[in-house]
Amino acid sequence: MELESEAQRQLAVLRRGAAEIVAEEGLAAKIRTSLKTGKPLRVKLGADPSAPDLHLGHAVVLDKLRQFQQLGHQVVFIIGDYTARIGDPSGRSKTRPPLTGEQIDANAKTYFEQVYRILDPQKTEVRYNGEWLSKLSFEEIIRLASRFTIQQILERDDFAKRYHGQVPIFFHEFFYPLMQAYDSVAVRADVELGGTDQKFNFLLARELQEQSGQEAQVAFMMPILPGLDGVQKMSKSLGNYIGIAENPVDMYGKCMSIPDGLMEQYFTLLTGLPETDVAGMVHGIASGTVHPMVAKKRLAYLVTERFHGAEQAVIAQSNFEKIFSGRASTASGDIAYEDADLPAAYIGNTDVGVVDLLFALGEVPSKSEARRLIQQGGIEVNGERVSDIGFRVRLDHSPVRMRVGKKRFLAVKF
RNA sequence: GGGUAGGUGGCCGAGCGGUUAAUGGCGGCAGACUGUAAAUCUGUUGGCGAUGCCUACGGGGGUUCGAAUCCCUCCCUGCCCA
Repeated sequence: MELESEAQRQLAVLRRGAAEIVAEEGLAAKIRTSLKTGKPLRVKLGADPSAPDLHLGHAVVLDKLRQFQQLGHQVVFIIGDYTARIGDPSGRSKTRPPLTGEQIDANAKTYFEQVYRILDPQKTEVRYNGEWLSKLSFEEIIRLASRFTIQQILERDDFAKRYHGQVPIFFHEFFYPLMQAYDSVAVRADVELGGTDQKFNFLLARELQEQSGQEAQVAFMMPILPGLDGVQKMSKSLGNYIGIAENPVDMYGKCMSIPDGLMEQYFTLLTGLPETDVAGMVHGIASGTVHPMVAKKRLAYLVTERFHGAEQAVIAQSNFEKIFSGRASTASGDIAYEDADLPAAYIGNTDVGVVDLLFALGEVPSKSEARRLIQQGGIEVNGERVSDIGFRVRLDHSPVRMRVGKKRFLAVKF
């Protein structure tokens, strides 16, 4: 019947790229019910409001949410203002001070500016989990905790590792999964979406929901996108990320710097390229008929195009080619520079020390770092490599073009 | 409550009274090579008004010409016992 074929269609769309779905049968059943009743599924995503910069790792999950929306379902976006006080256990375990209302609002604003580049605001319900978590009494919290055993909680990979590695696990960390599970109950989630690292939390929510008389949510896990280093997951704190709000030139460049081994994953998770094409490309690289760089350029182009449009992507690509394939230096004016203003303190001077300038521009964290960079040949001014830490940049012609390290190009204007 | 082992730079981990801003590894950064990949090699990796000065080895105090290293005290963690 046609309801069944629609259900199968939805499942097929959703399965693409997914790492694991628990339980897939449950998802199928929920979709059928939804189709029958006309009630959209409630698809939950939890977000930490303390780090408002979204990157491609987030995009992987958001894309999947977007697909749910396109299939007519409802996204429930939870801002973890309350859980943020604990922080998802990751070994570092300090309770964080609660964010103020203004901080949360400010973060949420920048957050959603980015989220809505991917999600449809019309089909997104936004909730703060402080709404219900802050109202729980001590007694209710104890009841909640009494539903699970320490052994169950210790099953969580991260806890198990730390326990056996004799690394401290603080008691309050146990509450994080509990709180997250409670969120699912509070919003009556049908599906919860996230990375595979969320599996434990998702499964706990399933139990709690059933104990609370609800149908268990489907735990929908997407693969964790590795960062630029190719080893650790993409994250802001590790500095190995590509921000979705990043400018096209950097976005393109960063894509070019990923290890070759990551290309397949990036293609499947970040571009809409059909899986057969991706497979063909991988095969081509392995057999030597496709140069990895060519494939990577295509990846960089597609990612950049997706967030900035074709025009910008073309510019970013040709800029890249000029700089790196064409070995451009700061002598040339037709490549993309990042605009910077001459720091006010030097306006009107005839010259300024490179070290001071680099520091004042915020390009280096300290002047010592600037000196090191110069001594190692990492600084170029107007096409000339600077070798003397006492070098003075003449301010006779705006802009002064500088290269800091291999990748940063600046046009300092005055 | 008792016993015991610990807390060192982004991480791991040496040092256990004096060239120790602190061996080494990882990570980071820069250069060479190159495809802004990988591998490899080299250099570098607290700060500053810089042949010197300041800050640093959980916090505070003390001994000493001199302490990360000794003493006191406080805080924190692992493990064993209760």
